[in-house]
Amino acid sequence: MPTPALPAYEQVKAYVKAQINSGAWRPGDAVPSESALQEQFGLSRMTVNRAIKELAVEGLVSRVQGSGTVVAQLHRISSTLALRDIHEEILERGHAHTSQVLLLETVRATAAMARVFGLNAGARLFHSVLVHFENQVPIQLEDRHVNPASAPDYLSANFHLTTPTHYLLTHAPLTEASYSIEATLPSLAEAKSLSIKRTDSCLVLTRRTVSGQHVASQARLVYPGMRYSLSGKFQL
Amino acid sequence: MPTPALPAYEQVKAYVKAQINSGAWRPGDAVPSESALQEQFGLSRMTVNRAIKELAVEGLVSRVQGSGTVVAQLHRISSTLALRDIHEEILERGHAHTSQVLLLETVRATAAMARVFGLNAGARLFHSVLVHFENQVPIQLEDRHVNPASAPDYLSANFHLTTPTHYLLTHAPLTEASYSIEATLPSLAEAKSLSIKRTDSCLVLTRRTVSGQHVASQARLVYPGMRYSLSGKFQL
DNA sequence: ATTCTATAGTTGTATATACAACTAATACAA
DNA sequence: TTGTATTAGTTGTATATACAACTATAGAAT
Repeated sequence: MPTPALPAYEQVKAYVKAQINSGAWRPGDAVPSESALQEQFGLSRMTVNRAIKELAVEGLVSRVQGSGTVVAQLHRISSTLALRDIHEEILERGHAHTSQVLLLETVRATAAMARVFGLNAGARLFHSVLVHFENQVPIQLEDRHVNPASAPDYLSANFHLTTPTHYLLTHAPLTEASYSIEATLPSLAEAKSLSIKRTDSCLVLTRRTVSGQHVASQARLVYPGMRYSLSGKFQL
Repeated sequence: MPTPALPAYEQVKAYVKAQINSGAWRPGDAVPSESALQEQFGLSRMTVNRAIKELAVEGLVSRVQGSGTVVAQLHRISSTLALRDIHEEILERGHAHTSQVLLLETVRATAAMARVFGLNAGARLFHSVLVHFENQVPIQLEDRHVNPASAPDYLSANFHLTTPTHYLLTHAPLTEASYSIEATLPSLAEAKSLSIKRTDSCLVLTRRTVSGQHVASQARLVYPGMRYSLSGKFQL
């Protein structure tokens, strides 16, 4: 059985992609108008519109109402970087995930931490520190502060059965998240928990999540550099 | 003048987002069918379809033909990480960009490098090493190998006027790119070029680009950890 | 020269309709 | 109990049409 024919709008997308891909249409060049493509392919305008609109969403072309469509400047290639629950990520690799709770406590916010959460210095915060293992090898240190307003029962969660990430996602609906990635050497305690040397570089991913009006949580995730890498892909 | 009314499809999107945002609809819950929303809002099905389809593209809901639409599991939220030309990135921060060419030569591919490019060991490759400065501070070491088949005139480019990234984007239309990010300590030569200590961790971004059938280029981009971080944001 | 105005061309939104493709449940038959 | 059609309900694709919103240009008026 042959491959079923592509939907018409996919054929239009493929055509435009091929032109860009081959270099025939260069960044900045005009893409034929919807009515031109409509004639060329013998389709309705709505179908052509769908095709080009999707290409615009994908970032391959850029459109201006009233003016037209041009091939996008591709020098700001963006790729999606998935930030996932460590538990699922490890399971998907077919490995075993376990974790160890090092700390689970209530603390008073430092001035810096209070600023992050939009609270007063000295406000109560929950604090947890866990180490996550992939096949018995420590792969992530998770140092997290949680806003009690967003997850009042955080301290009584059973982190042998669930991860803090998962607990928060199910108990505090997510509205916004931001992260930054940098490279540093671990602190003495971090190196010890991850069973690495203090001179082994680590990827540090700092993630902040917002739920409703509150900053719900800030996590500092430390990965041993030699055991972990983030990767992604962009495809035209 | 009041804010102009949102398009109808945006109102539907906002409604669904609000339900998810407030926690009223939890991950896995069913989203009303298109015909139900059509009645509820008094719109045509195509308009409702557009709204929900866009939410699916954004990853907030997931749809199965014949079955229905459910609120997506949000623990695999992915954020876009933009990998941009260092030149533009620095200019956008309002700073001055300069660069220094350390090497620009033809080399014979090692076995590992040949595998990357899908060539035979010993094949000719172009090799360039540059240091990029932001306001006279070294911020990126760029060690790049280029496939002569994709950019035969690479060696005669003037990298005082353009960056290798920009040169390749304009001379070898891009079809695919992949990258990985890790943390390591710099080599002696890298530390020297970046004016950092060998014990200062670095973010290493390895990026490979494909143009047409060929692997066009592989770049190893080394950033001093204390001077650079990648960041991104996700918003519901 | 400058400014205004009309216009053709483009993309954006919305509707009504139709059929295709798929899923899950139901009813029925073996 | 098991397997097989049928069917209602859902999303996917495609069309024809209409008007709104916006842009750039050409021409007219000043």
